[in-house]
Amino acid sequence: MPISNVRRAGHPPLAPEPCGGCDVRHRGLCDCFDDVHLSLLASAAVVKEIDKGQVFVREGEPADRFHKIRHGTAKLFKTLSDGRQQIIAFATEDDFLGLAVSDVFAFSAEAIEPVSLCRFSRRQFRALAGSYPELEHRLLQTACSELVLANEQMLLLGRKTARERVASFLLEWNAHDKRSVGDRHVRLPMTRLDIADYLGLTIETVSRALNALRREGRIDIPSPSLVVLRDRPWLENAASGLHDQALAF
Amino acid sequence: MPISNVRRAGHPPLAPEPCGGCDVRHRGLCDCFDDVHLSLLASAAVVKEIDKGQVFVREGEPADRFHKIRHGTAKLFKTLSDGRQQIIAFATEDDFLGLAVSDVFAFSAEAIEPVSLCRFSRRQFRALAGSYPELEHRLLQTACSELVLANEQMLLLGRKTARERVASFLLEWNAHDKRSVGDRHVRLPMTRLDIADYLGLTIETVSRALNALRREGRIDIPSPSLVVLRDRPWLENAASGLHDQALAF
DNA sequence: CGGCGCGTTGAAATCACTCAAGGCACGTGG
DNA sequence: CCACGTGCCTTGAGTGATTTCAACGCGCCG
Repeated sequence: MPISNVRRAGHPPLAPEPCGGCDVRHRGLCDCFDDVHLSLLASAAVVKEIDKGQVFVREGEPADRFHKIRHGTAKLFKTLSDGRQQIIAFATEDDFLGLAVSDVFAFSAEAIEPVSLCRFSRRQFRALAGSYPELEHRLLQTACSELVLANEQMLLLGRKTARERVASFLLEWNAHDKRSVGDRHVRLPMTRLDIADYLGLTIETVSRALNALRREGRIDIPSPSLVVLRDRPWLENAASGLHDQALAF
Repeated sequence: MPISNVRRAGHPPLAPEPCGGCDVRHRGLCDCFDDVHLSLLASAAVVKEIDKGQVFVREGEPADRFHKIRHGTAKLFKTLSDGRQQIIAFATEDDFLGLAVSDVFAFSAEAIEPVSLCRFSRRQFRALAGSYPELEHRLLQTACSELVLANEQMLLLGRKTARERVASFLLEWNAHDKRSVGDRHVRLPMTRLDIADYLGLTIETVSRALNALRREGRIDIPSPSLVVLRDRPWLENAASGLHDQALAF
């Protein structure tokens, strides 16, 4: 029986495990804390439920807090003054937000499906980091993998064709999304517009590329929000630019 | 009189200051070490002189070392199998290389002008980090600012026009290059092809955009490798997408 | 002097974009 | 139950920003 049920059943221990009811207590960044240190953080942490469409971080705002996503999916994005939007990343279960931060947030964040997240005070987080080196070590690891992903995305945005971008996206999201890892299904909780804003394309181009891949038998699209990878090796080649791109839509 | 001169004059102290002859001993990441800790690193550090055009880091190679640039400029890039290239960043004086690393390098690095750099063993670096938390703190700060820059570059690559990209590049490089900060000059040690590979454009488009800005009086180009910012406010607006982009080349 | 690397410029081609229309699923209200 | 509106996706046709292809200029160097 999960701890959360124990607590909800009305038997709060005298010294409850901090975050005891949290499904992701031992996943992502939180796993690096022992109970004693986590309780220091937990006292300043708040669980928030974010509705779909709600913006919970705004680019340029003072960065006084960090977030860890418990459930759901959010998009992190930057905008130009005329409304052009670039999605930096999709954040999902277990992901930690708040590294691309100086004094202000470098991006905005919006829930694209209902999100449950844990909000930490940045001040207390920093204080804890001072006395608990393992935390900074984990943060550094996290930042480095984000950097590797960002570099890969720069290659995509600067040099790949529309079809290559879409193939790359399907594979990347399949590997990243906790609910589809290891299987041929790709859940797409984001709209075509979100995908376009992530890949530096337009909505029409994304749609055309997806349906071209479908017509060629590389993927199935049982519903707009679900893609099945039928020919992963081919897609992997396409994503790295190996295929003849002369095929028309 | 700088310490380096003292040592070169033939008076080595019995316990020499580690890295005593290094111009950038107190700049960038190295500044966070005291002499005692630095000497631990210095014993494993090697100064290397890299010729222009030489590739000193290869994407996919085991990442067993870090580098700090003492002088000169390098490009960090990724390539697709057919030769398409995306430059991730230009690294210059004081910059630290090696964060976008898991077990292997995420990018290649090539000197675009002669580079003098300091190479550390990654193993010893990690060991030192364990006993010296300040180091990881600084690394984390560095990684976070790289992440902010990477996000800005994704916006550029995904959503800006050619002219906006070139204006952004001139301002960014002017702010980054140690030899031109605070004045209107922008040294361009990289070729037009390098600029194109950084901005996700072709060499011709970069050339056309630069000369269009020149004809409109926003910049001067006294030589291909030197640009003077004549109208910085206008360029800043252009870089953030505020101007009418309908002007033809 | 001739070759080479690099940058510039012109003309034509193209990939992705824009504009426009239509389909489908879903929810709401008559 | 059906009509209708709305949001999202798809598809077609035409446009356009950037690329491609090609030529030329210039400085450098053997």
